[in-house]
Amino acid sequence: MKLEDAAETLAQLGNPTRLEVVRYLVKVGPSGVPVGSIQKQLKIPASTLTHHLKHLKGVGLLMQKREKTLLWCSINFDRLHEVSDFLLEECCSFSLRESDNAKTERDAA
Amino acid sequence: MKLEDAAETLAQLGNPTRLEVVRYLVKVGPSGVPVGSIQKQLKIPASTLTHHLKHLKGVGLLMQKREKTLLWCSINFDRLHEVSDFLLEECCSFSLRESDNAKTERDAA
DNA sequence: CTATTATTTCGATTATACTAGAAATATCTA
DNA sequence: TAGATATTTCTAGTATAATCGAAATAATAG
Repeated sequence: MKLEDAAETLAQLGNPTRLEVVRYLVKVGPSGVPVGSIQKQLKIPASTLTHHLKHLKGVGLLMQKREKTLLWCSINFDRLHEVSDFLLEECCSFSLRESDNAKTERDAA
Repeated sequence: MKLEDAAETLAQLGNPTRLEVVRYLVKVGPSGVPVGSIQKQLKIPASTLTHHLKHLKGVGLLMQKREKTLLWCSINFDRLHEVSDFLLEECCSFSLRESDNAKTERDAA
């Protein structure tokens, strides 16, 4: 994952309203929920919600499919993993080996 | 970790310049580097860098300690884990079963 | 004290994001 | 066609963030 993409994705996750939506979608699971359910459940005005869903979709965190009048939304777990992996990319090796020990004798390329 | 805090932290990580700094600090490891080294290495104007470091410190991602004229910066790995954990909080159980994504992730041993 | 290096504050510019009501559109049912 | 429900577009007010040069401060060495 490129740094620019990771930053953009993290930025989208960095809005409280959107993060709440993401958390809800994660909780709901792969089957997803219609837009209106999110709206009622989290009490977000419809136009505001649409706005945020567009953002989430834009960075690939949200998947949508129409079924009659309902637009079903579900989280893209792969994408979520990608971004969290980016954060931990090289840090685990450090945090797992007791920190504060002198040097950086390692370079990952 | 509270949602509000997670969102704020993610928002700070969501800026390309700051994410670059974070990635650099992760690479450098627990011993850290002085502000000036980050500045030269990543070619970020001093005042811009100070601005961003303040943000990172504000959400607890950055630790600093003075030593003579140098201000050493290091990443707070725990904090980084917290936020990535927040993202994956409940999603792993889903992504590992029902959805057709998700390869089994490797473990850092 | 003076010079040197390191970092921060100030100030100004510029750009972008959040929010949500009202109106419009879309999709179905009877 | 009319009527109900679902979602989006339009619009606009408000707020916050990114950037960086120049000047200011801090810490030290000579």
